[in-house]
Amino acid sequence: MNNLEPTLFDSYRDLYRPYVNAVNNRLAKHQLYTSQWVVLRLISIKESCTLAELAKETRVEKPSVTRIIQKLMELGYVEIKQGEDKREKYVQLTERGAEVYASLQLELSSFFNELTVGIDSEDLETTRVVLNQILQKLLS
Amino acid sequence: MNNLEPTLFDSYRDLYRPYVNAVNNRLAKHQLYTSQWVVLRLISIKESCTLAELAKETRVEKPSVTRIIQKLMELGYVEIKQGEDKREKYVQLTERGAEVYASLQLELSSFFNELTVGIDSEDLETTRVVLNQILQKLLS
DNA sequence: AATAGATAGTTACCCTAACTAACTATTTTA
DNA sequence: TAAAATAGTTAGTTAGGGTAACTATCTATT
Repeated sequence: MNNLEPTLFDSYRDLYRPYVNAVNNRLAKHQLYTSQWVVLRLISIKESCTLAELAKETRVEKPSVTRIIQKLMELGYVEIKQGEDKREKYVQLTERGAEVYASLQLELSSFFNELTVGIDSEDLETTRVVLNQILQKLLS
Repeated sequence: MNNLEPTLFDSYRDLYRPYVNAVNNRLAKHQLYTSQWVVLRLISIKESCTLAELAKETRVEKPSVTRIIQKLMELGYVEIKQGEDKREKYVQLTERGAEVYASLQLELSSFFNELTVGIDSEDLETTRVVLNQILQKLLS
């Protein structure tokens, strides 16, 4: 057999599907998927922002953002306000959206804690930093 | 604004698309995608194995493996031998497949080195271990 | 002030990467 | 030997994302 030991990047990729599926299971009670969750989270953090900003920050193309926002509006979790610049649409959470966000935020935090229980917190921080460094390199 | 700092899991997910796209770009010259690459790599490591083994080790359902193997056969990178148990099919690399694998393996290694240049190698190892620990927790 | 170019968002259509359900062909087991 | 299990396939579905081409509006240049 060749060169067996999995590298950092093998481990990285191995984790992806199980991780996303586990998160999706938890989001399902509010009819959400991770892609929508990421956007909902960003809207909550920024309080109000345009679709173009969402596209830029999530690094997802505008048509994908449009679709996600349409879904979040259908679910009643976000609402849209016309910008002063009439091309722009500002998105913000509805009351219901804020509730759902808060509830899922709690649940996911506790899930993430479970997943990392017993792991040295310095090591977790190192991991976070390393993943960010790789992302920065990739984007540069 | 709320609770801004991205967590380990935010960083983990942020990296995924840019990473997969970058890898896919490099695989494209041999008409491959990461999902197929993962399977090609496993076949190379195991030298010969059944579709069921591939499904189990990649944690992908059998129909997905069937499709990937069909594609790899079309490309002439793998071939199939009937098992003694007539239900089984053993997959192995063709000569061409072995060449392509070796060439891409080199190129990807060097790409991964670029992505991690300047990062402490202990920190890289810590990251690898932490990602594995999280995966194990997720699967348990 | 008019027009050419840039920007915000949408629509239509495409692709990868997976999934489940239901099937056939074999092999194992009770 | 009949029932259950296993290997693989086919058909159909979904999430998640992309590109091309469009409309509407705004900005900048002549």
